[in-house]
Amino acid sequence: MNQSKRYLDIVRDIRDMIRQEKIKPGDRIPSERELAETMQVGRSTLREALRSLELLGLIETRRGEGTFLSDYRNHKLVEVLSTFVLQDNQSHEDVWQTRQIHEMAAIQEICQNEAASQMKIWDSFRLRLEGESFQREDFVRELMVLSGNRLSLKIWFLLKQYSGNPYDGTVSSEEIDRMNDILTAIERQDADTAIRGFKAWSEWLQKERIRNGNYS
Amino acid sequence: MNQSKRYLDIVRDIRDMIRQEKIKPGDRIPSERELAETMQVGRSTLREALRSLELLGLIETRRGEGTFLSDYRNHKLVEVLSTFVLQDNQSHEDVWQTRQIHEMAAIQEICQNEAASQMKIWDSFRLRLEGESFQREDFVRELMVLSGNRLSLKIWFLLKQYSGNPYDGTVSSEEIDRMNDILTAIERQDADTAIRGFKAWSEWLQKERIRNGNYS
DNA sequence: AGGATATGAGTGGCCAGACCACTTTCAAAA
DNA sequence: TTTTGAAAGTGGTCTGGCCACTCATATCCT
Repeated sequence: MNQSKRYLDIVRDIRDMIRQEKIKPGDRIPSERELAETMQVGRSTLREALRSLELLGLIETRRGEGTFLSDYRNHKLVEVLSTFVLQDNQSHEDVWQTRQIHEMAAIQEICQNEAASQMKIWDSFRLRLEGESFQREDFVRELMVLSGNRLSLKIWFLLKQYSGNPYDGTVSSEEIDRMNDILTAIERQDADTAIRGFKAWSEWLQKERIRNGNYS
Repeated sequence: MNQSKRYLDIVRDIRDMIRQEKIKPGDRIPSERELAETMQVGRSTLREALRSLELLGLIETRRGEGTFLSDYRNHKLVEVLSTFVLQDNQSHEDVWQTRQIHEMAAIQEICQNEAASQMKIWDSFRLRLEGESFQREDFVRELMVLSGNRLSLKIWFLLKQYSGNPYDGTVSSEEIDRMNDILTAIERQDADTAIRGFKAWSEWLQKERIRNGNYS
């Protein structure tokens, strides 16, 4: 039954302990030496379990202080994904396309969300849009955030970097018009128009980058 | 300067080594003692790195044999992260939603692809569908593959496990009808209908799972 | 008395060496 | 030729130690 992989049992034990002792994110968990003794296991074995959990972002260790439970929401799923999903020669096209998938899904989600249309964020959004040196990336990131899907946001952020930061730079006056149209459509919860407008802007931007020689 | 944890450097070094030495999944990597010596670190430290990689499913260790580059299956990542993280409803919802985003994007992509509608795959697809013990997962995976986006496919595969393998089990006759409708719509390149049908099936499936007590 | 300083306990980071359990290999024995 | 078994190699684990760092406390000096 329990053949090999002691450290996996420890991972489970630690999880159970966290549940039972009601340890919350930010709280300190017992020291390595203490845990090793209560779990009847060598310190090195225990450390293997702890380091694994640390790599996943589930715990945080500070030398001289101790080990702390980190916020679950900061788990490294996406980062881990990137290390071995994006590791091999991934076609640029796939990365680009996947990023767009998340962007359009975000717009779709915002439009379907009743609450979003009621919010007063859109006016302030437009104000910042008109302001000095508004970054292209801010526009898209804002949409991703508003979709409310944090996982999608994280994936998007990584893909954005992998596809050569396609939104570098500030918006031109022409783009402001495009963005305004997109925002208007979103306000009306007209997802189709909004997505169509977004896609058009995205393609326009891509051509612009190529013309300026900004290959990724 | 380099006060970053040693074991993290090792994780990176091993990853680089795998790339440079062109080690493929299934291949054996040097023994722990050997690696420890070439990297000038203690064996226990090296093991911390290896166990972390193992928990992620990147490598696989067999006692008495050695350590092997994994073929990406059976990551404990899913198991560990889900038990730790998914106590949070929002995270759970995000995973579920993000997976659906990729699924629907795949359908959309297939419909927009001219070549796909010309292919003769649909007939054979239907044949297998009618066959004995057709797995739900096969249906969705096939769609993901046909979309041609390998990155999206990989992400989907992980998210699927992460959301409790929602497509476990074989299809019922009712589901076959639903799937046929979806395929027909795709053949006609009618993305809206196909996606609507897919979403309906997905929701039906979810209710079915809850009724049977198959919580993830 | 009050602020700076030294000290010591506690912690994680790391290492060396030692067994054990297991799989493979290959030569010796049947 | 087949079987057996010993040796080498590997991962799994434990022990004990030392280092670097943090923090609270006690101590010292002004």
